[in-house]
Amino acid sequence: MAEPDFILRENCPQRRIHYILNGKWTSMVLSVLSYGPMRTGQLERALPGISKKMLTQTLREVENGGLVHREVFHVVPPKVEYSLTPLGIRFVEPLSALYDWAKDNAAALDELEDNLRRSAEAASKQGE
Amino acid sequence: MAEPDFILRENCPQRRIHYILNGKWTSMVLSVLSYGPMRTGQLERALPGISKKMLTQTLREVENGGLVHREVFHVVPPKVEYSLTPLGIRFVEPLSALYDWAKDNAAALDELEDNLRRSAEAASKQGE
DNA sequence: TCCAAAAGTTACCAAATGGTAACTACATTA
DNA sequence: TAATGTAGTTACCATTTGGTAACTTTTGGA
Repeated sequence: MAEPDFILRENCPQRRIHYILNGKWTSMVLSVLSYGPMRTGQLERALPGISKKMLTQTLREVENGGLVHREVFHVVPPKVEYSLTPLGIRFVEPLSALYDWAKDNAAALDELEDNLRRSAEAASKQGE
Repeated sequence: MAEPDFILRENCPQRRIHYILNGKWTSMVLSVLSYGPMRTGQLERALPGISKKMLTQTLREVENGGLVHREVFHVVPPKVEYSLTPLGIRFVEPLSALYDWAKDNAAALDELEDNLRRSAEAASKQGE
C-alpha cells in the first residue's frame, strides 16, 4: 500500500512548486503579467518597492523557466516587453486562486497579523 | 476611478499572504496538519529533511499566528500534540488548492525544471 | 547505576538573499 | 554641448535564513 499523503518527501509536487515560487518577487511578477504584456517600466511601477536589480533578476529567472517571453524592440531609448508564455499562463492559475483567496479573506489576514503583533509584544515585555 | 488591479502595493492582499507563507517549511507544516492532529515526531517524519530547530521554530510561528494549537500532555517522556485552529483551517484552504494544482500539473513542473536546467547548462558553458 | 525516549533549546556558522548606488549605452531633444 | 529617457549591469554590503551538533529534562526500565 502507498504511504500516507501527508508525507512530503523531497521532490513531491508540494516542494517543487515552492522551489519555483520562493523568490521574494517571483509570484507577483507573474501575477502582474497576467494582466497582459508589459514594458519594464510598467512592471516596475506595478510593484512599488522593487529595485531594478531584483526586477531584472526575477524576470531572467522566469524567462529561463520558460514562463515569460522577452521581446526586445531595437529602438532608442530601449523598449522591452514581457509577456506570459502558455506555460506561464498555466502557472498563474494557482497563483490567481491564492490571491483571490487573499482578497476575499482580508479579515483572516487581519486576525493573523493581530495575533503575531500581540505575541511579539508579549515577547518583548519578557525581555525587559 | 480606482487604480488598476495590477498595482501590488505594500500591504495589498497578495503581499500579505506571502509574508505569512514565506518560511521554508511554514506552508508544508500547515498542510501536513490538515490531515489531523499530530505529535512532534510524526510531523518530523512527515517532512523528511526538516531539522528539529526549524520544526519547532516554524511551529512557534504558526502558533503565534493563531493558526495552530499546541497541547502539552504532562507525561514522561513528553507528549505534545499540534492541531489546526479554525483560523488555521481557513488558511489551509488556498494551500490545498495550490498543492492540488501541483499534483495535477506535474508535467508543467517537469517542463519548467527542464528549462531551468538547460539554461543553467548554457550559462556554465559560457563561462568556460 | 546508567541508558532510552520525546520534545525542545542553544551556540555557532555558512550560504543565500536582497538592497543601494553608481555606472553603461545611445539617439533625440533642448 | 549637455541633458533626457529606458533598460540593464555591477560591486559591495548587511541581513536573513536555515543547518549542525551538542545539550537539557524527567521518569521508567534493563
